[in-house]
Amino acid sequence: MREDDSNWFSRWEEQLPPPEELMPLSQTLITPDLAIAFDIRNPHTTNTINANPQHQQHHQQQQQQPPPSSLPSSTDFADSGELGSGTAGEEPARTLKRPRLVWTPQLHKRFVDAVAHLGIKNAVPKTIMQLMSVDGLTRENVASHLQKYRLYLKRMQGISSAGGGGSGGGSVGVNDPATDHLFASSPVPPHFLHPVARPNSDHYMPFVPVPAIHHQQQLAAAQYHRPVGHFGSPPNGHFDNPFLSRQQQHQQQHQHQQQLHRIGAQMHHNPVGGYVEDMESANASGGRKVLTLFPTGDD
DNA sequence: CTATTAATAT
DNA sequence: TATATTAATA
Repeated sequence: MREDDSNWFSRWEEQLPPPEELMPLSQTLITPDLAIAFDIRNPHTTNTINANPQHQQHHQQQQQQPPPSSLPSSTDFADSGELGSGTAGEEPARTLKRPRLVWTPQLHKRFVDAVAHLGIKNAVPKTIMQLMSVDGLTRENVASHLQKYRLYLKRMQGISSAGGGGSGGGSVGVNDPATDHLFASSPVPPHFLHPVARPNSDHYMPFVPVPAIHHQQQLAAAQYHRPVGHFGSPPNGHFDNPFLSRQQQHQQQHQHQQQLHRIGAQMHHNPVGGYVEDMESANASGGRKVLTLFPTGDD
């Protein structure tokens, strides 16, 4: 149980899910064929289901923004919602509701890491969202989660000075799993718990926006012909894990209809992952469309 | 406009 | 339940 308080960030990188492990909002569990069949956006443009109903503010960068890199940075483009592909989705692309976001432990971990690196001061929904670079995440998603997360921290401050250790069967104790089992799965940086302002430097790591992934394109190729699933070696081994990340999303190609993917969320087995998760019991209403950012998994 | 928060809705 | 949405406020 000896761990330096300065230990948690020594490994934050390692704990971040490698890009290969992340899954874009657009193709969670659908097989590539299915995705294509439904014309669910081409990953060529990493832009994803950002079909924001109405507002979609833009052109307002005050904080750091991901550099356009080598892309022509077309700024933004209003996707002409060209509907017409009958198949079931003919509703006005505006006013579309996206499925509820499921905060998997990994996604939450990215969230926590982002907050940790931003520092409490800068950890506001917009910046967190940007830092997380998770495609499909909206500011409201983060805001909602942040609200709950702050309440969780508050609750915990009063109980114990060291709390976060609950992950995976260590010391569970102070709080009921029923109340917040998600938050307990992720290590909470010490600074969160005490208001000790870090006036001088709040951020530590220079932040590496998702290491690896050197070649910027091949995104599309990767998804159909997945070379091979490395590092996992799942016995079954026929799963693709494309990439994720919003990163450089600007890169328009053709305007196609924006298809929100509704995912039935039928996961069978987790090839490499740790724990298999069963929803269904959580769905009292039966069939609810749920967005799974990336596969559930624990460290 | 964005952030925060409480209340409410699904 | 967990997450979304709304309204009031800063």
